[in-house]
Amino acid sequence: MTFKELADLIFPDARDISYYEEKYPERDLPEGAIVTRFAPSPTGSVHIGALEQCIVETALIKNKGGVLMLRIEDTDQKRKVENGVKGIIDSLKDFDITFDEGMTDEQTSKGAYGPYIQSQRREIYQAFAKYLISIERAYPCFATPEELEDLRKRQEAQGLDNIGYYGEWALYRELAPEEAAARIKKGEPYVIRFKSMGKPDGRITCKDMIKGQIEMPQNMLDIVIIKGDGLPTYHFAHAVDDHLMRTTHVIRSSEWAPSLPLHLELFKTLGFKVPKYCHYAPMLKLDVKRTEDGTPVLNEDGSEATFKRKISKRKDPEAAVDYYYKEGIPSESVKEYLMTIANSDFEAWREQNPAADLYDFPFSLKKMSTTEGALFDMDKLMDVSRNVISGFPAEKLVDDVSCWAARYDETLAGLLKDKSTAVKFFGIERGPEMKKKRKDIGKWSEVKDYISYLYDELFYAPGLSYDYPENFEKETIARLLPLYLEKYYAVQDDAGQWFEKVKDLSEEIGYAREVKLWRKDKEAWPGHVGDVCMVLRVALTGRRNTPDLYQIMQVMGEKTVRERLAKAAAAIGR
RNA sequence: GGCUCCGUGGUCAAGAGGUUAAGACAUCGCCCUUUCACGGCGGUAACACGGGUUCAAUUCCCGUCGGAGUCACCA
Repeated sequence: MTFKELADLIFPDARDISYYEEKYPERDLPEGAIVTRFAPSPTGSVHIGALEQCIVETALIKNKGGVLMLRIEDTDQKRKVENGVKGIIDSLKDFDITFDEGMTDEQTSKGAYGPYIQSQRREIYQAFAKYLISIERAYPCFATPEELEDLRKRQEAQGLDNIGYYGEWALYRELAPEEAAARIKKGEPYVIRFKSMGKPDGRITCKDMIKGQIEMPQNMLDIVIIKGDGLPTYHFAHAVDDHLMRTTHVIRSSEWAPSLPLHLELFKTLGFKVPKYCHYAPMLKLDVKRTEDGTPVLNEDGSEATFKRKISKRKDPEAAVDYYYKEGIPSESVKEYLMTIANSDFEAWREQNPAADLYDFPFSLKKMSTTEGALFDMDKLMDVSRNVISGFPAEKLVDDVSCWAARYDETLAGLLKDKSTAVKFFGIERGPEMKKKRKDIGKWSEVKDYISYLYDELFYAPGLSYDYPENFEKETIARLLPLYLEKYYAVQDDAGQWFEKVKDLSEEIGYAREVKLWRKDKEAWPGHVGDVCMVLRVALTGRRNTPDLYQIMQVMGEKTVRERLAKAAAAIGR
């Protein structure tokens, strides 16, 4: 029996590979165009590192032209999640990531190089597996999990460096076709393994677009290419899909770098042209070292010992991009932060081009970091976000917050229904035209606390207390507040008039009308106009820190101002 | 343990055989200011260690140490 016949027995219905070569021809694209893909498992959520990859890919496509595909890698049925594809598409849409080709929903897709979901490409993989068997570069393997386990133990006992299924250890590598056929006919379960021709001392080299020249040992392992369920493993699917989809750039996390020798051998023996590989560093997170029972390990100085590790969706909520959405961190902020991680000169560019589209930035793979990976830095993200938000027109800010609040904060959503008040309030020292912008909001979940005092229902909450400055007697405040209302307060005043009147008030109650005057002779007055402002601020807002008081009073309106000052005055007596 | 990659302030990072070793975040101080925020000015803080090569090394080479990734019918 020949291997060709064995191949026919295993995959009787598989087509000749030439069929697929013709069906998926080279793409007719301009020189230098990039064809790349995002290829997640349908788990429903997107990892922050994967988002970074999508941003990098989008930047590349926008810069150089080309195609970005969404391919779903669902060969592991255990990973599958209900509506997982849709979840991924929707998550990415929040960040304005869209695809030229690939899946558009659970079952639908667009593009001429599909199917774009691996479970529907079964016959394609089988055709190429059949081809490999027929040329004696793949074979059925009947090893049981126990046999494999036993194999590994024996290798470990011998102290071997190379553990795995290869060479002499590959139990079924040299099995005669007749024997294999007989076992298959008996119904024995099996997988298809690749027959590697790698040499123990052989080396491979490859140019990575990010890491540069890489040299590694050749692959020796006879890895599984078709699993017991008939679906391919990642490695085989990667070779077949990226060839047939005519991918030019494989952009992936550097956790894949170790399997590069395998992939190169696969491409070579299948006669495929090797794509350009781009391995980027994964995002890391600082974790606390723990002993086996979970207690933190301490350093000599008593602080907790830490270590870096890959940020993981299972352990870290911030690993999934939905987290940022829920926290109310604008997608613009996240994108800017990730772009900064990807190309560190992005920040400088952004300073020069504050209004430009993110993808106008001259992104380059070569500028990506080759180090072990960046620690995720929430402080930095918040700084980026405050900058981004400070440039939002008040109208957009209110719209975005409202949209977020509708889902995550009912109270806040209710407050913002009065849109004109909110727009006026957020317009204070903010907006694209302002030179010096307020940078005090980093995420929408901070907003309620930020604006709560504007609204009576939150302002007059139990526990409201007035924390007046220390250099005022109770009696002075009790006199000041009504005096201001009766003699000085007038809604129609402009900012200048308003402040002059507060100065007059200060003088009348015996405080310095200018801070500078007071500084020159601190004994002459108990305080100054700034302190008087503070009394008004506390009486009106219940807090010591707010944006410009005059403008806040304008937003509140006369009725509220009078009511609050009167109530504050009344509260003093008690 | 094998293999691969990587070690520049607390974090992210530029950088080049000769530099006062950028910048951003964080942190501290001062100024501006009715508070906060913004803005301005300034401070603390780094080339892991040991050998080479060289007139000169943080930069090139080797070693040590440290970190990360990976070694599945998961991707």
